[in-house]
Amino acid sequence: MPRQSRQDISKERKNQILDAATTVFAREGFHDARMEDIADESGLSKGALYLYYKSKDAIIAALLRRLFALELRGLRAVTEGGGGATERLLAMTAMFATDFDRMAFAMPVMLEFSAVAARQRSVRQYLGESLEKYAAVLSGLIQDGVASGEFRPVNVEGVAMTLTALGEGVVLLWVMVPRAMHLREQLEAALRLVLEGIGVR
Amino acid sequence: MPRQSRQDISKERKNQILDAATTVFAREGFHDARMEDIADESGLSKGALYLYYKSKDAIIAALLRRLFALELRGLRAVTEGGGGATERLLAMTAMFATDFDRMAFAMPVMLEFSAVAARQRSVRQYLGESLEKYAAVLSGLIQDGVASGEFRPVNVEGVAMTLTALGEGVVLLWVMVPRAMHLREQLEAALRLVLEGIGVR
Amino acid sequence: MPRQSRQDISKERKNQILDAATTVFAREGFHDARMEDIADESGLSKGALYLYYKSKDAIIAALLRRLFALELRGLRAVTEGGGGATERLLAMTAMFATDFDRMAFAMPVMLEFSAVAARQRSVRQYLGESLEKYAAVLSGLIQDGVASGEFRPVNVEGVAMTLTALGEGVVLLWVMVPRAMHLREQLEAALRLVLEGIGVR
Amino acid sequence: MPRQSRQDISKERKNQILDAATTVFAREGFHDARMEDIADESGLSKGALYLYYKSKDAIIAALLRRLFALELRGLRAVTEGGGGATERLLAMTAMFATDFDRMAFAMPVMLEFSAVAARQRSVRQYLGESLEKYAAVLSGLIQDGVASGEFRPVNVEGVAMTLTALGEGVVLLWVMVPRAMHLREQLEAALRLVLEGIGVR
DNA sequence: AATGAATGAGTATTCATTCAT
DNA sequence: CATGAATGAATACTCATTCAT
Repeated sequence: MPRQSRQDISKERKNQILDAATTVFAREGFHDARMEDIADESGLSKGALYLYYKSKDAIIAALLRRLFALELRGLRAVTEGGGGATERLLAMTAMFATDFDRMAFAMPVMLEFSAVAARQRSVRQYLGESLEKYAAVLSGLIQDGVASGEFRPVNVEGVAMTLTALGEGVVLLWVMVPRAMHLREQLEAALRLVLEGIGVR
Repeated sequence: MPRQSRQDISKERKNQILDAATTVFAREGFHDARMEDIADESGLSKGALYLYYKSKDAIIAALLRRLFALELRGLRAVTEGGGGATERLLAMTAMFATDFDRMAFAMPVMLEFSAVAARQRSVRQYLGESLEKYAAVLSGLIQDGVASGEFRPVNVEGVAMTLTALGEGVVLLWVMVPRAMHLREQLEAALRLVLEGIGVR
Repeated sequence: MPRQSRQDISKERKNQILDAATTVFAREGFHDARMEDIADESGLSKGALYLYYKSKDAIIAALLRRLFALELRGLRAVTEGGGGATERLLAMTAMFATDFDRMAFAMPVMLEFSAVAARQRSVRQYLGESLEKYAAVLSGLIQDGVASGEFRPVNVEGVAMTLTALGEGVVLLWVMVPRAMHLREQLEAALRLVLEGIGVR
Repeated sequence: MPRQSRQDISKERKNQILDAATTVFAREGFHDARMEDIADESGLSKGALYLYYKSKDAIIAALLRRLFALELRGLRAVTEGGGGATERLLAMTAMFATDFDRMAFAMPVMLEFSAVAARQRSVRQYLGESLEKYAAVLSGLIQDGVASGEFRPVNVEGVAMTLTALGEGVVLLWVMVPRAMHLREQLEAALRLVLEGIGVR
């Protein structure tokens, strides 16, 4: 029976900390969250946090990476799936909706990262790249659709940007007006609207 | 020549303070901005801030109201303008783009409000209502288009929501990836895509 | 009809201020009372206070003098009254009780001066002298009583001190346990007890 | 040899803080004393104060309790002592004098509590109860004296109040006119005067 | 004389971080 | 590795005082 290596324990502790940090940050915001809150939530001691992360900022930075790395997985899986472009876009949207539903509790943290991004180049760059990866995946799918004759010969990059924006925007509305919005339905409706626009008549 | 009344001075000071606060909050974020920074930026003294606002939070609350009240003006003007629905949607988009271009420096503050909204009911409610007003204006325009036969008989509310999301999303992308985005062009392209989707063939 | 001289107005204003200060200090204490509170209570403006007193401390100092000067009047009147020593002591006690009853609202201020006296030589000296004046008046009366054979040949100074302490102590108890104490009755009872002790049998 | 338990350390720290607070409050008064002064005086850091007391007010409240709890010890011990009522009253007075001599440095703080009591019900209540306990002890002793025929059948409660007031008053005079007063002698002289008054002839 | 807007020194409190155990 | 007591830098806010009007 293999024991946990030092590495494994460290990794486990770090995840424990980031999980706790997500919960606390979502509730209190980056600043109002106290290291002690994170310690309590994680079941570790205040001192222990510093064994795994150099500072509060280091936790935030690590969380940024973990949070926005996760989301890409779904996209990648879909890209490699079969079916027509429309079908794959719909599947991607469904996955997107599922991911965000699961991550709903972390939305305040994601939005706070957006806010920080607006004033810190490094964070902005990181998030910008993340968005561009999304857009790139979408570009690929749309390009496929154009190539296969499913879609009209549109400005592929532009449409990809529009769809990316749409995704972000719908999520934002979902957070802001949760009662009036079904994330999945709204996302699919929005996508279909655009598909109508780019579809062959 | 009438001198400034007490009222006028108070109003002027409050605007002075909110202007300074916007600049400082955009640079430092709500928390890291110090009252002294706002005082310096406004040309007033620290104590004077408290003559006009009870606390830092009161400044933030006043800023919330001022920031999101401004944006509605453009929309209202357009609603009452003449022309077809498509034409008016395009005009509205142009105005939207102009407003945001002018308010570019305040974008970090607006995004921070979004982040706060995600964890504070009162702010969320306020922003949610603001978004719903946008959506309502859009609903009206789309309804007009459907009535006039310009658009197909679509789910008016749904399309309005989609357009609202699109606007928010494009702005978000614009902030995150400013180099790759021309706000005005991207907004118009996105709108046209949807118009294609709902247009009569 | 004689107009008020500049002097009179100034004196009137100063009394207005000290009256207001007494009320406010009694309610809030020297420190928590704000100059603005005193201004409001006096019906003057904040700036006006500074026309008549150089500072908050100057108001407190003036109040100290006015407050402890007042109390001596009664004593003096009695000293010069007729009757035996016992009779005059009883009369003095009655007057003392009347004075304090009238000044009840100012008791918190008087006690605060005692507290300040305990750590500030100048105030301590002032109050000490005030107490010694009381004691001196009492000494005179007791001496009279001894001379007239009303009292036994006691340590006049010591008895005067005891009576002074008794007065102060009864007032203190009266403030602390107002329900259980009738100032006048308690004072008289205490005095009679001592008179028993020093009286000729 | 058992080490200090967490409890012990906490208790020690709290005493450390109250000791320092007493010294600093006596010198500066409650308001002018800065938390930093107390920290310096206690040898702890400013932050440490807050580990043991929630606020400056909490320190003051704790000090109130400690200061006026201490005084009762002597009284209780005497009550249970043997001897006649006169003898025990004299012993009690001696102990009272000794206690106050030892606590001389804290007198300004005690007087400040009296001043606060005059305007704050909660403090007034606490001090009032403390005084009533003194008076109750005295009542017991006097009652004993009356029962044993040592004293005349006097108004026991009234005499107890008088003696309590006498104690308070003598202490007040002692603070105000320290040079002219020997606390112990003056207290004993005052007590003897009253004893003469209530004694059987 | 009078006003009250403006100033800015002063301080209680919080909390990220350290480190002795 | 782990703990949590201790530290002290940082800052919102108050209010006595000033002074232009």
